[in-house]
Amino acid sequence: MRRAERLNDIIHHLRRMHQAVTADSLAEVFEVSPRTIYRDIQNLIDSGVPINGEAGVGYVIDKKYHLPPIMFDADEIEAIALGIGMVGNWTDEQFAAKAQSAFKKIQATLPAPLIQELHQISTFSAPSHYKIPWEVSFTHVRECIRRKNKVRFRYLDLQERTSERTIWPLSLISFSPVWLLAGWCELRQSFRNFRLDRITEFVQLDERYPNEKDKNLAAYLAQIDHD
Amino acid sequence: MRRAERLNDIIHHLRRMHQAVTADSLAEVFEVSPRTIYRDIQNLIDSGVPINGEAGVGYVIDKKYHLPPIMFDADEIEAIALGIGMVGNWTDEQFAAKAQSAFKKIQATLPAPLIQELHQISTFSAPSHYKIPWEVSFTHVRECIRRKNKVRFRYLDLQERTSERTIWPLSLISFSPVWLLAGWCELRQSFRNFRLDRITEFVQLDERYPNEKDKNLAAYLAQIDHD
DNA sequence: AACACTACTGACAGATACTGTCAGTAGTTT
DNA sequence: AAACTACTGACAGTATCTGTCAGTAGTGTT
Repeated sequence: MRRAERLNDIIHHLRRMHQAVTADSLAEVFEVSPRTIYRDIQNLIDSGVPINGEAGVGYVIDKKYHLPPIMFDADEIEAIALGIGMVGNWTDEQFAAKAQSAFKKIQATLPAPLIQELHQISTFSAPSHYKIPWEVSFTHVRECIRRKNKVRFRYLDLQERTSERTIWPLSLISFSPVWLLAGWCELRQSFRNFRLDRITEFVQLDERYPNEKDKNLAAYLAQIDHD
Repeated sequence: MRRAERLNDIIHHLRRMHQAVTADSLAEVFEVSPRTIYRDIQNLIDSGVPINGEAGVGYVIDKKYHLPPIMFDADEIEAIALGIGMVGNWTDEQFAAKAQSAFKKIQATLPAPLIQELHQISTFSAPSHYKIPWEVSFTHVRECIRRKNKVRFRYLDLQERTSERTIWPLSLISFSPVWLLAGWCELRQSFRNFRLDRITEFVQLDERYPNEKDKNLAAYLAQIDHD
């Protein structure tokens, strides 16, 4: 029991403090070695606790990072649950897990009277037979977008011609039953969409792409809006 | 880390169940032996969590007890947003509005840095051309389910034969690109699914249907699970 | 620029907390 | 009365936790 309790107490301890707290002082308080504190902090961070460590200073926890109870009505809960279910059925395992953990947090914030609404839910999403499987890792593509890495892949277009593309990946768009990867195409010098299920040999390049005003996500979305 | 997480999860698990939960079922969920569950529960009680165990029944937690979960991370927000978008594209205007208002409530709880992340979101749902339009009011059907009103409608089956059905509506299931209305069919005396886009002359009857153990949503879901 | 302080990591070995199994008691529901 | 279920104790194996040590790197102070 020592461990589990200590992790909790560390959070509370940090929250009480207004100034940074060093690992050494935590070690003294909890009567363990600093090494153990470092491990504890790492574990807390891994499970999402917003603790910030700075060498020469100590640890600070961000106090706004707790979800307050949220009042939803029955329909809103149902809408969220349905959305989570759809994400689960239409993305990959890792993203589905993220959706699930988000939903768990929402459930945990529900005030007591709303909990029973969870059992009244009658709108679901089923895995569809029409879902077209893809080969690329959905999560990997998302990471490239987030990190602004250029990517290269082989693409089989609707005329069954293959080509090699280097893209600045901007967005993933669910266009049921397929996913589109939208990006700036270096070859064509314009925005292009690629069906995820027609992409092979996807490679993340080391090079990052710059944020150019007419080649970023905002510009892409503006163009779609225009059409 | 397994322990600390499990203790937390047990609390959440108990909280979202309205009936008592046995140690054996918890053991199955968390993939540990019942003995471990007994120890876990004891520890939780020792640290002040209001869990009540009754022999022959199981565990119940006081729903008023709740520990605030930590804030969403960027991926979780993205997953929720995507889900909300999908609901918007695949249901009707009124339900889409509910999804939006739910999302607004969530947004209102986000601290500043996470609101930044909202603008970084790169995963979207677009309205699909493959969506098959239906004639019935999605929201109306949901209301009938919620209120347990029997409903009557004309159905055009896949062999293009029409029939008049009286149904105890139980659930709406997104089976992209169509929606299925699942219910207990009085005519066939069994569960049946009906494609929303093949239903016409939908009428809500005044009569409510009773909650019979082998004809309710739980029974229907159990049957699906079984197949 | 040097120094003190601090976060952070890896390796390793010893300690200990956790876990499953088994056997048994007692309370609750059907 | 039978079937469940909570709960406890003992024990042995093991997974996890912990401290020590040695080292790197970032931050603030002098």
